[in-house]
Amino acid sequence: MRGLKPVLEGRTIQSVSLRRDGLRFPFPADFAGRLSGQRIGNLTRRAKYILASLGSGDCLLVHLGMTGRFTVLPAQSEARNLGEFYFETGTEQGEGAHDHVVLTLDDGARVVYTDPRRFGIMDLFPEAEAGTHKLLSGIGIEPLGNELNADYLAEKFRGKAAPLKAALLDQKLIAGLGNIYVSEVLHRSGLSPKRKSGSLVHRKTHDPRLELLVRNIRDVLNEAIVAGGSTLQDFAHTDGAEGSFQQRFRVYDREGQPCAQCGAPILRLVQSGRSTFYCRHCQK
DNA sequence: AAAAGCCCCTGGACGC
DNA sequence: TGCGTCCAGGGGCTTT
Repeated sequence: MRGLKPVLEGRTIQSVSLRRDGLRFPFPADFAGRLSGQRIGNLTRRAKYILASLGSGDCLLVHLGMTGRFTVLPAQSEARNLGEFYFETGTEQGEGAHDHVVLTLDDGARVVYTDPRRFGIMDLFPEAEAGTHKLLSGIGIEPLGNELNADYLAEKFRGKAAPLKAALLDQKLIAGLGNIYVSEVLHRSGLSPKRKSGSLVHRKTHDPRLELLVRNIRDVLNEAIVAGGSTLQDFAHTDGAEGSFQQRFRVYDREGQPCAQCGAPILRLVQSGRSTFYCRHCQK
């Protein structure tokens, strides 16, 4: 997103090459035609969606899914810096088996969308309908904004039977908290992923650990952003650089390793179909 | 209405 | 080296 913004904003899409009919869902009707020739305005983000407003009044929506990534190939004059890549792979970027969409901009740069598992999403809709878009309406608050506070969580958790892990992962409550970060947040907060979320809310007041939870959500996300995200296998920035937050994981993907706080082995369990990592001793 | 399961898809790691 | 199994960061959709 940060790498994409300066590349795309203010540019005009010269041409669009689609290598298949869609990703997770089929591309919208006349997708290439409605993108071509459009000037790109503001690039914004909502939850895990990238949104680009176009001169036509349409809005381009992109979700990277699990393995989606954008790579920017600068205009020809700078392209020689990437020569080493061509040599190593023997495949020109944009021509790979999983390069599904290539945008060519008016300055000659090419923006390649690559996504092996094709869990990503691209859609195009009138910007005025953003509020009612099926994928955008119902999305919860941003975790780094002022709306997230203990009172908000208390209101959402009250009477809720779902375990904390599921509640924090629920994008309808908080938008943009992923599986890795939920495990990390809960460990830092000393809260068991299995605990019923409603158990932190009492009749008139709420458990002070909700304040801690809020602080840790912010901390973990901010630290991950500073570290450039978590690169496990194929996450990367538009220039191919990898994130490094994975080096700071305290529990995620550390099953059997000693908890940094107490030395007990980190445990793994599956909740709503996804792995959770935690310390039975430190998290209650 | 909320919660759990299924599924989309490819590739990497691991055991034999 | 090859083959089968399991697992993966997301989340919509269907079922209970």
